[in-house]
Amino acid sequence: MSESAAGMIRVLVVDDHPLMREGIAAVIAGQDDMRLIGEASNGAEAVSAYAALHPDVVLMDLRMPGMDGIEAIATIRAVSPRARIVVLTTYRGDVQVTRALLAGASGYLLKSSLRRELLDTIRDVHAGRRRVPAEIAAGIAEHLSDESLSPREIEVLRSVAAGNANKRIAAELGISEETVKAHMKNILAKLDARDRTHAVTIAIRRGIIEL
Amino acid sequence: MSESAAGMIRVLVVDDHPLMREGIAAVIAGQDDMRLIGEASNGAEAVSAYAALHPDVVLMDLRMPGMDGIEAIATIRAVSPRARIVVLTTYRGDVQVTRALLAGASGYLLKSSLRRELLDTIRDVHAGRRRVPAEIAAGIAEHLSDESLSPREIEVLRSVAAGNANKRIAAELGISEETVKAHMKNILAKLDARDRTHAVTIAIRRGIIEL
DNA sequence: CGGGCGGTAACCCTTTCGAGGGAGGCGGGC
DNA sequence: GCCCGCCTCCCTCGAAAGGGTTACCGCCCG
Repeated sequence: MSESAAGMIRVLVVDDHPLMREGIAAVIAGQDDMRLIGEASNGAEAVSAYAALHPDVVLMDLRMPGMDGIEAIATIRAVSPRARIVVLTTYRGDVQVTRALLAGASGYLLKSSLRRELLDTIRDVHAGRRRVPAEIAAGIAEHLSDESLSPREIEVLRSVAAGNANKRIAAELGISEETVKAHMKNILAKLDARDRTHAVTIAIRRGIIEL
Repeated sequence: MSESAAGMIRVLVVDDHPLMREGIAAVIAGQDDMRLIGEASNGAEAVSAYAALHPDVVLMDLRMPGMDGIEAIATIRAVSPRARIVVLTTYRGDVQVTRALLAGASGYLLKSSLRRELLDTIRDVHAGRRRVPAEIAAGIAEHLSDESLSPREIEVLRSVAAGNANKRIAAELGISEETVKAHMKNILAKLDARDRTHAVTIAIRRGIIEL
């Protein structure tokens, strides 16, 4: 086990699923130009692991308990703007991916990817190329234009998803019911939803709110 | 690489994520009492792989494109009632798990499980023990009693999730709006939901309807 | 500095929900 | 046979939802 051989791509993997980490580790272990130097199972661990190890490439899952991937990416990039981070996600068409790329991720990878794609992406990103499939890039442009809800609207929608009536949401947020209705109107228009229930299912599908 | 050594637990892994399969393969490869003899990436492949290989234990993901895990479990068990199948799932508290166990699965494993738990479960199930965590068993009893929706109610709820009003649902299903309302009343009562939106989020969380 | 956007709020009006009831047919289980 | 769950349908009625419109404030960006 040589300590940091020259030319080796040093990889840090961050995922809350041990078996997934194991799979990635196994794939990387079979390559002679890269090496897994660390693992983390949530955002906070990822940040400190990055600080301690300074890996060449980070593979980062988005949905994790505690600090999530987006926050971790933003934190890492704030300290080390040159950090190369590849986003790992289960769902195709997740707006979280958009946020991750805006937060500074250089690549994107579905968890359903093949071994080959994983390796290619690691090498490409390490070489300084951004690796974002065309389908995703298109999705980003689309979502950024008209489908982004304001923070307040997201708050309202989250409360709607919890089964709260406008009156109750108004009390919760300390605003009038009329204002909640105004927000709802905007939400329905932005998401092109038929009613509040539809808005919630669309938002969940897009990753705007969690379940 | 010895061909079917005596006492070896022969394992088939079914999952649509190649990296997850890789992880499981890596974990099993490190054990001297078990061996991975095959992989499949969906239900249909799982059924034919089972028929061809007759593994001792099957690790089966539930959410897969094409034929899903539940169907595959039922099909395999219909032909080979002694098949030992362990369900792999990402989500805690998924009613799909209940269905899988009813379809004949012997064990249940979260994808966030540790290597140790994976191995213990494979060995236990191979030894003929059922491996269902107490939390899950309790959840099953709970869900089976009062929270199971009738087929018609699920149809209605699915349409509600798509953003349809009662009138439209009535037209879709060829029944009167009054009947849709009656179904909604039952749904709200069974799921203990505050309104239709809440009912939908609860049902998604429980795996009663998909997104 | 004007215009756009987010957040707040109010009005009117129609439609839809959902909580009460009740009620009949139909199937399976005790 | 009887009861129970499922599916169907009916009535009433108050409360919510949501469409339309208008308006003010603060902020940032061009």
